[in-house]
Amino acid sequence: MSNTRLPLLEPAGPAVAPCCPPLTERPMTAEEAETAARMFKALGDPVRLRLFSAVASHEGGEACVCDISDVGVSQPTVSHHLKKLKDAGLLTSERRGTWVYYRVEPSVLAAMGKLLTTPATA
Amino acid sequence: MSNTRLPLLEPAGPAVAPCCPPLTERPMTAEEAETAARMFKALGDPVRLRLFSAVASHEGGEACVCDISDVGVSQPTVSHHLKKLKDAGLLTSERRGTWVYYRVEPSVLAAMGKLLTTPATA
DNA sequence: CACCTGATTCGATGAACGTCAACATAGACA
DNA sequence: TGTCTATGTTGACGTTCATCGAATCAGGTG
Repeated sequence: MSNTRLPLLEPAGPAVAPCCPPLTERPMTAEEAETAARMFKALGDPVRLRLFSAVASHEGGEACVCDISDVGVSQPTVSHHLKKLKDAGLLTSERRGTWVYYRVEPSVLAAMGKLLTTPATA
Repeated sequence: MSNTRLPLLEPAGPAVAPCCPPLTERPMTAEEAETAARMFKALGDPVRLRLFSAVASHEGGEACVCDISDVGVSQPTVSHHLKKLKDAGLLTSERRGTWVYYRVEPSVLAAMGKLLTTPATA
């Protein structure tokens, strides 16, 4: 798989970190919205959200697929969703021996959290 | 499993506020993921994100459709997306004379922001 | 009243998505 | 070597989604 990835996403690197100002600050431009929507869409599926949460909450901030694949769908589907999360820049993966470990890209959570910041947060 | 979710949540109503603990706290349950994914999915479209941002950043926290419909799609499409945001509980609408004003549900932003909170994030 | 403008709903179409079964690949171990 | 386990990939199928044009509804104005 020499991997010809679509030019929509940067293959390596965070690339999602410094996305946009808070939603409430000013109307997003089309470009900003495109970037941010990609992240939100990645979390817009229940299975992906559970996988992401499972990785994020796992000890050490990383988890192998075997630890988180109990979400009620087949393993190919799990792999498919993990790939989507990875393509969206939310997760990174590393193979260590038999298992593949996934890890949360920390800057992403911060960026998305900032996006939802309100000037007068209740 | 003291699921502290409001009983009003079921019938396509609003009330998405107190959704779930932070993603990093523990793996989400299927139910929690279903609820949270609905919100993320609502923001997972560039047009919807721009509309939402336009309302959220508008003076007074509200805007009529005429003020925010300049997002490059037809008016029926704008209305369609606004309806989706409303169904997801992110916006509320009120008709005043000729125009319909949309307003951001403030608790939602707080809930989603909390969802993305990290223990390490300052 | 008739007429106009703005907003929503309806119907249809093409694209994207989620899912699985089957196959392929990578590493561990006997 | 061969075989088993753990992931990733491919192809296909049914569903959902985003979008538009046309029709419909609601308010204001003459």
